[in-house]
Amino acid sequence: MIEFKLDPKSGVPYYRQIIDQIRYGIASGKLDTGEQLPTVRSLAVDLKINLNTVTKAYKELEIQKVLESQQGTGTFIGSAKAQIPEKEKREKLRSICSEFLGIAGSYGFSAADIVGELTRKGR
Amino acid sequence: MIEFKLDPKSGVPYYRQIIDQIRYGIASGKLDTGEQLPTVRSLAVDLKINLNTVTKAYKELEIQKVLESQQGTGTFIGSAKAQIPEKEKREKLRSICSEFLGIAGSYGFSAADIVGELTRKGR
DNA sequence: ATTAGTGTTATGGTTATCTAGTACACTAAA
DNA sequence: TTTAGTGTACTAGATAACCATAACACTAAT
Repeated sequence: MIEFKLDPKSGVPYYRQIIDQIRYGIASGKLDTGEQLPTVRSLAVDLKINLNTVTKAYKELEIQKVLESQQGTGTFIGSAKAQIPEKEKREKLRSICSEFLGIAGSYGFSAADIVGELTRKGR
Repeated sequence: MIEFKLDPKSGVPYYRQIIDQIRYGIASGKLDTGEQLPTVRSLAVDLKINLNTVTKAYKELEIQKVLESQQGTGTFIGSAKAQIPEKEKREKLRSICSEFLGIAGSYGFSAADIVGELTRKGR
């Protein structure tokens, strides 16, 4: 089961973050065709956001054939494999890193500090 | 001189993207203390956005002592660096790295991906 | 048939973002 | 002094995002 995380400080709308994470989850193999997603209600409670926000995310992905919703049953990963272009992935990574480095920088940390901390964890 | 780029599809507010890029520029050493930034008007024209949006970004950074604005002259990189006790700093670094890894991970990015991006030269 | 759990739809309201437009205040150079 | 260029301040409006709340429609198990 995929684990969702929202970052309220990022400026990215919640429904967009949910969409992103599902798409990336499929692309990275963490989510597989036919797998059931959390129900709109449970995810809303989990993330402490409104039901409509989750619904909006799911609905948009259903329009894009990424998800398949069955009223009364649940929402599932569709058969259309979401292929995220390498370019888009790199932009996303860059955007996330840019935001992160900005935050870290405001605390006086350099890129080297962060790399040091991250590689320490990798050991 | 720093080169700004806005991504309208990212969902991140323009003023936030500008803030991020300035912070990023400082943290990565691309921007140095005392350096003049583009004028609010020229940057607005450059990025094809409204004057107020640029102003909002600059103003917020000025409040945080990252920038210094002089009416009639221009806006410059400030000298103030965040002063935080060493112990608190280390804990902070660990905590923000951990939080960031979680978010990046939910997008399918690994610590190695991030390190790769952060250690990239140029750009 | 009933019930619990699911997705769907709708109304109304608040806040944030961005825009357009206008005007004012200050600085440096001609 | 005048002018061009700078930051600053304000009003007003459009749109998007989010929330609270409520209701409706369908499915599967009992």
